[in-house]
Amino acid sequence: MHDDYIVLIYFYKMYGIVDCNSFYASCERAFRPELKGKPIVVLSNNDGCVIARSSEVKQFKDIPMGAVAFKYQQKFKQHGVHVFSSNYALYGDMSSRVMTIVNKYVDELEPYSIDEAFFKLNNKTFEEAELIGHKIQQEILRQLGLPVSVGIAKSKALAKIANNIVKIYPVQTKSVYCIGTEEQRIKALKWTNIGDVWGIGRRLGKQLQAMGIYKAYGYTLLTDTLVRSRFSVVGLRLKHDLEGKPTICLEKGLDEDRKMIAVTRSFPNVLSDLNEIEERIATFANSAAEKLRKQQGECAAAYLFLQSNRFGKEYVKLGAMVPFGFATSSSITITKMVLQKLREIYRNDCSYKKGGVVLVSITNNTSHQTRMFADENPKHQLLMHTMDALNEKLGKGKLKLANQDIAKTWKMRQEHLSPNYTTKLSDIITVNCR
DNA sequence: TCTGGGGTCCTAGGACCC
DNA sequence: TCTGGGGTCCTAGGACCC
Repeated sequence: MHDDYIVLIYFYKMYGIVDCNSFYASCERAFRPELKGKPIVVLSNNDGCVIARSSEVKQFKDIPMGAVAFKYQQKFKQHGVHVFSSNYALYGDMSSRVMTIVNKYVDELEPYSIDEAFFKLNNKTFEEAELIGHKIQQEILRQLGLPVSVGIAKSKALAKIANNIVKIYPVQTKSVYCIGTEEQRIKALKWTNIGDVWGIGRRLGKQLQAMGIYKAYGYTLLTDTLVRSRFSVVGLRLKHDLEGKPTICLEKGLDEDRKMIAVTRSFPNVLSDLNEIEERIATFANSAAEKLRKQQGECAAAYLFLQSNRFGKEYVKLGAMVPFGFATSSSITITKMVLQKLREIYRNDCSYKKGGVVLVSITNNTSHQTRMFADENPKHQLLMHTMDALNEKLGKGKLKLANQDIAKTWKMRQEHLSPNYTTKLSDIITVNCR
């Protein structure tokens, strides 16, 4: 007999996720170093409710996510919380910088939301993967000042769980955790509450608990047939993913063309005057059409809606589909059709708190169908092109349609807005090196 | 005075067709 | 009692995500 050893090294395709901790709050802090260790919240549009909390705020336990700002003024004061209005120009720019860094280290990237991205690593050992995770984490912290958590495993759903483990044990994991072995997988699944599994929301969580399943592990013990029949193919894919058989694939992510484009807003005050509402809806329609043209799209219909205050006595919801009869991307056509429908459904016996325009039936304009009866002036395309180019050059909203808010009377409530440190020349920070 | 916004996918069921 | 069968396309609504 020879004394030969066979050394087995496993190379896997691995999935990971990078998730920025308290992203909006961290972006604000990145440019205000004196806020290190201080509690921060970021508010939604119109300074309505809390949509991001720094870890310090989470520890207070008495300012929940979604807390209505005006009801929590006292609590903010009591804890010395620093309050910010949301600054999407800043967060969007920081997000793309994060994506750029992650992309340097991985084989495939799927930006999943503004503050997180899935990635794939081909033919790596778990040790190598973990090392890459640390490099990503360290570079983002050093270059952007943003703390992130990295989870790595054999599937997306498991990577999400690894990420949750980092969130709970940031120090022990040094911000990166890898579910590598089968023992680690089972331990992690037994630790994870069923409702915390990616893809199991409130409804399904309740159903599963009623079946006596409280942990992710219990879900993986159900039979495929049962899962398929009760939770559809979506539930089945999730089960396989949790078993370590990667089933939920990486997608192209945010770069992909939207299948639906929505622009909806709550109004700072209720509106009941048709003229005012027309102006709002026209602005929404125009901005949706702008997004549509950005992705070289056309749409054949829109959905229009108006809602009264949903916390009021009588909650009124009006809505209607607006079929165009052909595909278009012209702001003029879309706005005209939507406003026409608005006048049909508008009721003057109530006041509205929120409205929106959703573009649907979106196709790519390369496959444009020539139509028998042209309902649109062919000059629109050229005009839109020019309008977009000018707005790009001069700044957003410089050129508007005549039915939009020319006098700029309408304004979002943003009492705690931070400067656009990274996207506006006049807001760039000056550093005194003396 | 005040309560966010924007997406995806799947299924069931109806309309319609041969 | 019972009414053909099989297919496609579309839409509304429900579930989920951040």
